[in-house]
Amino acid sequence: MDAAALRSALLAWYDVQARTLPWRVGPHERAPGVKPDPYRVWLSEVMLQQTTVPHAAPYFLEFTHRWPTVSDLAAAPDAEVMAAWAGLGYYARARNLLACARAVAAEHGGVFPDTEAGLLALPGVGPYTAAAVAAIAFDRPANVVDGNVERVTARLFAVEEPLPAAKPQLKALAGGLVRDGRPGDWAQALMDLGAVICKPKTPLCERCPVAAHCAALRTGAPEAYPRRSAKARRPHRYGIAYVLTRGEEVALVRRPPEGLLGGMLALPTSDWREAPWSLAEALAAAPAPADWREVGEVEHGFTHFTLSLRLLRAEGEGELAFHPRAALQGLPSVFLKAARAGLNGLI
DNA sequence: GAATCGTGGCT
DNA sequence: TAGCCAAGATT
Repeated sequence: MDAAALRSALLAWYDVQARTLPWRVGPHERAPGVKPDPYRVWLSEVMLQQTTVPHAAPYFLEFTHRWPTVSDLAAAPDAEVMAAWAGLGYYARARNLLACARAVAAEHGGVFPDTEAGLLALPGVGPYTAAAVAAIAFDRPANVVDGNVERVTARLFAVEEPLPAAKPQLKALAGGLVRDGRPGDWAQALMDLGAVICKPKTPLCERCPVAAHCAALRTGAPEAYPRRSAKARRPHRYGIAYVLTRGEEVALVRRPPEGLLGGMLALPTSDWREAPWSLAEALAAAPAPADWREVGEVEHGFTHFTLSLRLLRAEGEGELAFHPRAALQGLPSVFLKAARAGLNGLI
């Protein structure tokens, strides 16, 4: 492995092919020494955890418009931030985002730590995000390893060990390519390469700037890397969601602060269990006595199970908090989907 | 190490 | 259609 030639080829490609993204310094402002705002780097990295660029981008624009600095975000009410995050998923990120912003504001004078170790101590900032912010915002030669870097590295070195067991080996191999020069560009070049060229299913090796250095390409089946262990099948669960309206308003509940969809505004629901619910059971579990009618069902896939949610609707009162329909925009997608279906009276 | 934790686009 | 997958962190 000629690390110097590989680095030179990839950085040259990045200089020309870098994607223009909302959290990056614009192409006309790019120059040695010009670094992006750490707040924007951190915010983008948290939003991008397990999330695609097209999905995260509009949220980034909305957040930076509403809360231009980390201190602005730290001062925002929980409910506003959680509602603004709705639809982005992995809601622990939003809770940790606020905790982190408040820690930076209260304990660091509104200034992000400029070392990997300092960043790693913040809520919601793990090994990847600490390394990414240190490299991109603070020019630290950190080893930034995400799913892209794992895939690119597994292919460059034709690593036979399957994921996730291969993670330490891949991280060590990736670390062997990090240098003091242009650490932020290096990290982003690897990730851009993974996203645009070295794609999971169909790598575009004929357009790859480092094909000459790729051991997986020489095997004839680069798409077979990284190897992966077989995954467990997702179980199915069943639940009831209750759409209780009072005129133009809808009853909503705040979910407990931990666990699935924690801290988010939601429709009242039954438990989600492995056996389907009978109508009698569904009525017995209702959050308020009312003339409940079954009006539909929605399917929703979570990371580790799929959910069938039967929809019961009624008009009436109850010891519940009623919200205008506009508040539905602040619900997680599963409940927005269920509420729309229930209110439209599908079936 | 293994589980938990969302969503939407792609194949 | 039904998985597969994405700039992971936390417990």
